[in-house]
Amino acid sequence: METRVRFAPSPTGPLHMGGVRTALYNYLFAKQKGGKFILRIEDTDSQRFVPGAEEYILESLAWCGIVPDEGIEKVESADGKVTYKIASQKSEKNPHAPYRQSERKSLYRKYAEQLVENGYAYYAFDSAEELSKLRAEAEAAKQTFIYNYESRTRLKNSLTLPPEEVKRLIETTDTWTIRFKIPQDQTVKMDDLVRGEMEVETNTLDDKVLWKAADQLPTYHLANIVDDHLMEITEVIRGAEWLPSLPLHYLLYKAFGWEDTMPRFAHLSLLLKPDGKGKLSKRDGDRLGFPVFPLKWTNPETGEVSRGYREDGYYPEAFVNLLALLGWNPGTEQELFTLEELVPVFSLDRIIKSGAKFNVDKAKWFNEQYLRKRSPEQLAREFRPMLKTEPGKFSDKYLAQVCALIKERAHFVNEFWDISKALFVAPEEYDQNDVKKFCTPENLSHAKELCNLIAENEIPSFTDAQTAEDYKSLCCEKIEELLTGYIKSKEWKMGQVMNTLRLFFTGNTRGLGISDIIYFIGKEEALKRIEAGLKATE
RNA sequence: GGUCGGUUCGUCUAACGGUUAGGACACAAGAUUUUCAUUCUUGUAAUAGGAGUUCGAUUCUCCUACCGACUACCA
Repeated sequence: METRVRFAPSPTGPLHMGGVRTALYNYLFAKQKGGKFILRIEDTDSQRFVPGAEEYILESLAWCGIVPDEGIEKVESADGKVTYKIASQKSEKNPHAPYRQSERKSLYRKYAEQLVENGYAYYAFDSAEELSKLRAEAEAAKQTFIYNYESRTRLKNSLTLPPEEVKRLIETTDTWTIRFKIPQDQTVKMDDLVRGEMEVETNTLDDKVLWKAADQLPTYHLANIVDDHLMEITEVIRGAEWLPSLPLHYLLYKAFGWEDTMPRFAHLSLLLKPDGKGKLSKRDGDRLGFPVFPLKWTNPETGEVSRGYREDGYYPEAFVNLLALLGWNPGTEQELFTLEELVPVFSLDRIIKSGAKFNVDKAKWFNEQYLRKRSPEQLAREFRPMLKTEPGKFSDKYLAQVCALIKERAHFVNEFWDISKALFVAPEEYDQNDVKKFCTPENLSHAKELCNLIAENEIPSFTDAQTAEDYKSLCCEKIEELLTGYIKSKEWKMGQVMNTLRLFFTGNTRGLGISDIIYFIGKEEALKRIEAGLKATE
C-alpha cells in the first residue's frame, strides 16, 4: 500500500516553526517510503480566517524545499517566477481536489447525518448562551460542565425531544449542531507510533460538536477524519496538542466503520520556550531575539511585524537542519544533514517523546556550518546587495576574495559588512579607548616609520587577475615579511605597532590582519589612512 | 479542578537491564596568532525524589514532585 501522509494547517495566521517541523517530518516520512506528501488546508473556522496566511504557508514550505506531491498547483507568472496555490481542480496529480476544506463544504453534512442515523451522533439544540451559562455555573461550583453521557439526558437534543419537535427545530432554526455520542463505560485502547499504547475511559470524554448548522460547516474533528479517510491517509503525523482528541478520533473511525483503513498516528512533542514555561509562542521570539516564524509576517489587521528566519539571514538548509534535530536524532553523532540526506535516515521511532526547548545559539551554529560550505563566489553574490558603499566600485573577484578571507568570522552573511568594511571604506572615526591605549608618542613615531617603509617599497595589492593562491603565497606573505621583518629588526613590540596601524586602518583594534588590509586596499589607500590617523591623533 | 502526556549536563540529545553515563551547542582554561576571530587541546557540568522488581536499574513497576498539552458551535 502506498504511504500517504498529509500536513493540514489552518490558515489562521503565519505558520509557526513547530508547524514547519511537523510538515518536515511528514515530508521525510513520505519520501522515505516512496509515498505521497499531501497538503490540505483546514479552514473550517470561518471566524478566524486571516488573509495571506495560506500564501504564507505555501511560501514557507517552498522556501524550505518541502514541496507537497499533492494538493498544490504550480503557478508560473509571466516573468518565470514559480509559486504554488492550493489545488481546486481534480487532476491526475490531485485526484482528491479540492484540498481546501471550505471548498469541500457540501461533502461533510451527509457523513454527520450518517452517524445520527446509525445512533452514533445526535442533533443538539442548546444555544451557545445556554451552554456558556451552564459552564459558568459549573465553574462557580468548582466543577466542570461537559456535554456527555450524563448531561445529554437533561439537555435539548434529539435524544430527549420528541421526533416531531426535532424535525421542526432542524427545519426552522439554524443554530443547532450535530454532536458525537460518546459511548458509555468503554475503554479506548490507542496506539501511537511515538508514545506507544495508551488507554482512556470514554466516560471522561465529552460529546464534541461535529457539524454546525449556523455556517453549514463541519468542525475540525469531523472534517479531519472524513478527509483523511477519503484521501486515503496512512499515517497521521501531527502535534502533541492533538493527543487529547485521539480517543475521539478512534471512536469516529469506529462509528464510520473505517477501522480497517484507519491511519496510524504519531504525535510530535511540542516546541517549548527557551527560558521559562509553556510552548513556544510568537511573543517569545520578540522577547528573546530570534524568529518564531520561517518568514517575515505582517499582521494584516494590526500591521504588527514578526521577524522570520529567512529575513534574519538564515539559510533554508540550516533552518531545516535545526528543525529536524529538534525532537529527533539519527542515533549517530552526525548533526549536519541536508533535506535529501535526512530522507533515508529519518524514522518515526527515533522521535523524542518530551518537548524540546529551542536554543538560539545552536541555531546560529547550524547557519555558520552552512555558510562555511558555500564557495567564495556564492557568498560574494549574497554579500553584494549588503554593501553600504558604491557597489559598482568593487569587482566580483574582489568580493569573492574578501568573502574567502572573512567567512569563518561570521554566522551570517549579514555580518560580513561590519567585519570587512575596512576593506571598502576608510574609518570615519577612531575608538577613543583604543586611541588612548595605542597612540602613545612611541607608537606614533613607529607608525610614521612604517608609513615610510611602505612608501619606499613595492607593495603587492589585489587585482582581478590574481588567484587565491597568489594572495596566499605571494602577496600576503610578502607584505607580512616586510612589516614583521622590519619591526623585529627594530625590536619593537609587535602587538603595539600593529594595533596602532589597525586603529588607523579600521577605526579600532579588533579584526582583520594588517597585511590583509594593506593587500586589499592597496598601497596608496594604506598610506592615506596612516597619514589621516597620525594627523587625527597627534 | 479533570483527562492525558512528559522528566539524563544550562540547552539539544546518546546509552535495544551491565559504559569511567557518550556527543553537540554554550561556557571556562591553555596553545597558535600582530589584535579579534578561526583552529587545536583540555576542563566544568546530568539520570527530579522515594519505594519496589533484579545479582545488577538512566532503562521495568508504583508513589510523590515538577513541567506541559487539552478541557469551544478554534484548529
